[in-house]
Amino acid sequence: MPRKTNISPEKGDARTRLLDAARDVIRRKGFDATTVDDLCEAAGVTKGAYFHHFKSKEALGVAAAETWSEQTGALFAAAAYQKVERPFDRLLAYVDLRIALIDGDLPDFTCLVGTMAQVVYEQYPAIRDTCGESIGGHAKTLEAMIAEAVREDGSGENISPQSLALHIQASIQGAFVVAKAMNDADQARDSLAHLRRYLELLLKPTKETSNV
Amino acid sequence: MPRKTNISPEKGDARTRLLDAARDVIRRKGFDATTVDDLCEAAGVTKGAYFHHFKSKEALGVAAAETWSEQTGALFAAAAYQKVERPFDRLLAYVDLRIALIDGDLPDFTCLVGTMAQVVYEQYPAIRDTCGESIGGHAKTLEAMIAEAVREDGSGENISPQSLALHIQASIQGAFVVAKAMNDADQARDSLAHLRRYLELLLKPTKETSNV
DNA sequence: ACATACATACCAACTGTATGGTATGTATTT
DNA sequence: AAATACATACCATACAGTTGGTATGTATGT
Repeated sequence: MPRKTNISPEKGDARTRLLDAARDVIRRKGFDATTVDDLCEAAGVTKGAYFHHFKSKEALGVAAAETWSEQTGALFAAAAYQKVERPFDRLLAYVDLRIALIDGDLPDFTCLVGTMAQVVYEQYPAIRDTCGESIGGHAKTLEAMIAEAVREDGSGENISPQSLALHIQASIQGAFVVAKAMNDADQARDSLAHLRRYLELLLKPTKETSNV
Repeated sequence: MPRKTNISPEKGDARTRLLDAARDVIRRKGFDATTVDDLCEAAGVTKGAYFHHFKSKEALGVAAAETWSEQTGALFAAAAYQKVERPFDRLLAYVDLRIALIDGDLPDFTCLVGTMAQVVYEQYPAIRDTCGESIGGHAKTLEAMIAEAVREDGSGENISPQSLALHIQASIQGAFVVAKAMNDADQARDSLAHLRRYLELLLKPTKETSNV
């Protein structure tokens, strides 16, 4: 059925279900091993519905990465760490959230766009770029917080907030890769604990109160 | 072994050439998107030769990961950083080597087993395990060095050498993922600079001379 | 010394199936 | 009427793997 009170750009039901299926199946099998039929079956729709909503497999990959950005973006925007007042503590709370999110089956908490980025790199530049924007965009939400934490910090180290934000993302992605290779989620938690310590060592305010 | 009198150059070892091709092509396209025909073409052999040496595509994946371990193992075993006497400096020299190895085209310096681990996780457990052993085995070569560096360090922090060694590997893998997503090798170098700083902050010896 | 037997390394052509994608239809909403 | 949202049936191709072969080397018995 077409949209009832359709004002929003949100299309019908099949599209959403296909994107949900894409998020889940691609994280398990990877983009290349995930077939259109896999997605249709997981979403409970026919191929006709699939190609009505996505003109190709690549288009679905792009849409899945975009949806991932929106969903994770909403999750982090609404998360409790955002309300921690001190920037340094807020940053640590962010890492703590990332650690807490490591729960359950590996493919259920790993990053869709990180998983895709590796293999679409040369084959599907459009998907790769969307993955890059997803990671880069998320990193950007940390930059202001990092900049404040750097300013608050006693040491005069000149740390690039952008660089550190991306390093945090890289550490998280790497933790997922190693966890998958070792088939052990604890490995990811362990690795992020090191990331947390790095931030502490790097940015822990020397003076207790340091408001400019 | 027949084929002693090699008329055409490079002929005579289809297996080696297929494994070389696997290393190169899989890093570009990923394991799933790499077809047996791709490998045969890249190696300049026929499918008959392929299936003479590898009973399946999965078997080649395992062999490729094993060969990767051997080749990279030899590279690091022979590298100059091994001769740096002080453990802490040796560890930093290792990271510097990893940074120096980031050169040229992205798929040419990224890690075969890291790339494969993501997608073979559920589909080809044999390949995944070999990838895990490759990363774990390489990490293990750092453990003694880290343990010494920790002992040499002034602070009494109880750092697990195994945990730190794996975090180093995770950071490197993550740097590759983000570099691929952003299509920018500098991103990887930048991220490893943070890893280097973490090791400095964590392990820099407080006393100048500390030979037990 | 040489024939028989077998093993290795490779090749060209083929097969059944899975794949991404298309063509065409119908019901529902606007 | 026109657009949307699906569904059914189908297609050309690409895929991993198979078949059956050749050429060459080696081990052994006589």
